[in-house]
Order: sequence, then structure tokens, then C-alpha cells
Amino acid sequence: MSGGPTILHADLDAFYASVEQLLDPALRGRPVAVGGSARGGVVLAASYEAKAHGVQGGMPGWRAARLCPRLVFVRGHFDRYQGLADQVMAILGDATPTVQRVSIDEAFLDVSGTTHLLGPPATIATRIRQRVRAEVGLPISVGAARTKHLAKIASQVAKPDGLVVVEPAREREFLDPLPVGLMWGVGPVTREQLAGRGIHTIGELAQTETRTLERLLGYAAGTTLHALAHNEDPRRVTSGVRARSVGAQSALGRRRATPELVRATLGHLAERVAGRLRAKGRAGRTVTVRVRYAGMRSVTRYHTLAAPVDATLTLTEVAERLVWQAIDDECGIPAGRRGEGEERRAAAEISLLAISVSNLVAQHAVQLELPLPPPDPWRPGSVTGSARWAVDRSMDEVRARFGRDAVGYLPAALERTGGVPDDFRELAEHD
DNA sequence: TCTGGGGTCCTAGGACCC
DNA sequence: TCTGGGGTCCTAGGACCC
Repeated sequence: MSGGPTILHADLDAFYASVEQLLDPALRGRPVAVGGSARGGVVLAASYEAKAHGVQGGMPGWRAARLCPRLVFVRGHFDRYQGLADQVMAILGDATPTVQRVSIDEAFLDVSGTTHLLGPPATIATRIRQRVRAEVGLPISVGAARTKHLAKIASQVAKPDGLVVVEPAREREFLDPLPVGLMWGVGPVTREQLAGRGIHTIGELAQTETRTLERLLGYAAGTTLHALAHNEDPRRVTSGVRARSVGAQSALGRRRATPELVRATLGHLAERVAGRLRAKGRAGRTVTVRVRYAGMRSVTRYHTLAAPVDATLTLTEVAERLVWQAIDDECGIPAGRRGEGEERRAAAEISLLAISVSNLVAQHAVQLELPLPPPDPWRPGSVTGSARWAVDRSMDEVRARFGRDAVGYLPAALERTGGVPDDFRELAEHD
């Protein structure tokens, strides 16, 4: 049934940068960076001409400019990316109903059910690439193989703008000479650990004993990598996986942790997170905050509530307590003497705050109004719960009609600190 | 001259239960 | 007198992916 190379991995090449080159012909053939500038910020995506100079997504703009002096920085048309990517996904959907979209610009397809209608996988893949180029105007690479892992590696090898089909009889021959870094789950740390054992290629990895890998990388990573190196990949192409957490973060540069800054930032983040939870009809019991200090070291603090939250104000309050716990720990203020260390607290310098909600459950439209004691941030769901819920609902409605900035708990309190545009945040949500 | 934003999963110790 | 074993939840940190 799945003996042939019927799993396809389709991946748009340097997606954001390719869109910019599509929209502005003057950028074609030139090194382009979306986001950042030569003075600062971060590069979100680089064209292949820029990648040739070593420029990568996530890289500070000043470094990218140093690597590639002729680099063109563009701000990005974030409002266009989603629509163009959706057009591509619609073309993929014509090849098979079994499409698993894994990000805005990338998807797995299982074409085993449609080869009798559309021809062999290589023909289907070629047709997809032609249509995406002709109808959308973007380059896309496709890998075809017997498993998801092989198909993904094949599309990486095919880039840019190529097609690689791995015939089952030639899997070992294809895989053995490739660097381990191409494998799913091997990042910089794991690659270095493997290199320390003289393991650089997938072939060398395949010849290493499972127990050696388990000792080196831990049980899960060890067994998974061993199986993948031996072409054992049981994962199927599935659609519709529910999110397990919802979060948001905000980089702050380097700022003193004043009560005003912390409250304004957390209010903004809680509004985003709680609003998205309500839009999904979900709520969560575990609230996580992350505090990153100047110098990039970061800590997390969690709290699991008795009842799930999706109210903006409640989430803000819980997050605020957790953030001050973390900062007090950082400043060495003992638990019993919180509030006495204002000067020491204020000396803390933070560079990022984040809120995430997990342990998600379906939230019923009507919350029970329980006759409980006064509001306690650690115990949401009390009398204040339904009042807050009503306020949030009406704010959601105003935003839906007049835009995200139309109303908020803390509208102007947070001056922008050169972060990424909100359009980009919405893209990254990929709901 | 500084380092974005959205996620998933794993490890490991301790609490607690049966 | 001596001290099993498994399961689940919570918390903190970290690797990895797009």
C-alpha cells in the first residue's frame, strides 16, 4: 500500500523573501532580508542570494549587513503572506485530501490514494511545482519518499526550486552521506554531541548502537534518532491537531523592571493570549511566565490553578505575581520579605517577558457564577469571574468590528520598543 | 554591536496516591 | 522491622522546529 514514494513534503523556498521579490521585480536576483536593518533588529527571512553570503533568519541585522554589504532590507508585506500561502495550500489540496500543514509555508501530503488518478508521485510533484510557479508566482521545492522523515530531507536537498524523489531501493544510498544536521530533531547541541563521538553523517549514525545513543542523548532522543537513521518512521500524514498551549512574548531591549513596565507589558500580552483562547473557545489551568534578564539568561515560573482561565484581567494578575516571584528570587529577596526590597527589585534589568497558558480544556460559553469569597488571583472563577468574562466578550466584539487597537485595558501605556509588527505576530499564530 | 515570536516535547525530582 | 512499585501531577529547565 505504501511501498512507493507516496509521501510528499512541499516547502516554499525562502517564503517571505520570495514574496517580496515577487511583489517588487527590482528585488529579483538581489540579496534581500525581510525585517531588521543594518543598525539593529532581527532578520526574519533571507533570500537565496543573501543566504549565499551566510545571512540567515533570526540573525541580528547588523551582522547580516556585515556579512553581505549589498543586502537590501525590506520591512515586509505581512498582510500578503497568509493569502499567498493559502493559495499554495489550495493547489496542494487538489493533489490529495490528505494534507498536513505544518507551518505557513510547508506541508506533508499522502498521495497513495490518488496515484491511480493523477499518475506516479513524481508526476504529481512536478505538476504541483508547475502550478505554484504559474498561478502564484513562487518557487517551491518538493521531496517524495516512503516516509515523512525521508520526504522532508529530500525537499531540503532539493532546495532551491527543485524536486527529489527517493526510490525505496535507493534510500540507504541517498541517506548515508548526508550530514546528521538534516535529520529531524538534530539541532546545534545534538550535532556537537554526535561530532564529539566522531558521528557526522546519517550513515555513521545508523551504524551506532542504540544504547550508545541513549547514553549520549537520553532515552527518547536516542531511540528516535536510531529509528530514523534506519528509516523506521511510523508517523502518518494527519490533519487537525489541537494546540496544547497558547502564548505570547515581547522583547523589551534592556529595561529596568519597574512596576509600570511589568504591568503594562503583561497586560498587553495577557490581552493577546486570553483573546486568542476565547476565540478558540478554550481556557487553561497552567499559567507560565518567562523572564529574560539582560544577558539573555532566562527563567520560567509556573502555577497551576484550580480552575481554567481565559479572562484577560485574571491572567494579568496571575502572571504579575509569577513575574515578581522570579525577579525577587533573582534579586535574592527572601519569600517572607517581599515588598521590602523595592530598590533591589528596580535594579533588575529585563529584556523579555512572556506569558503562556497550557493544560487547555474546552471552555463552555456560559461560566457558572459561584458564590465564593472575595477575588483571589490564585483562585479565579469566583464572583468576579463572570463579570470579567462579560467585559472581555464585549471588548472582543468591539475589536472584531473596529480592529485590535480599538479598545484595551492598557491602550497607550506601552510605547513600542522597536519590536516586530503586529501583522507578523498574527502570522506566527498560525491557527 | 546586539540577539523575534510562535510552538512541541523531553528530563528529572518531589509530592502524593494506591 | 524495614521499607515495594507503579502511576500521575506539578515545577523548572532546555533542545528543537518553523
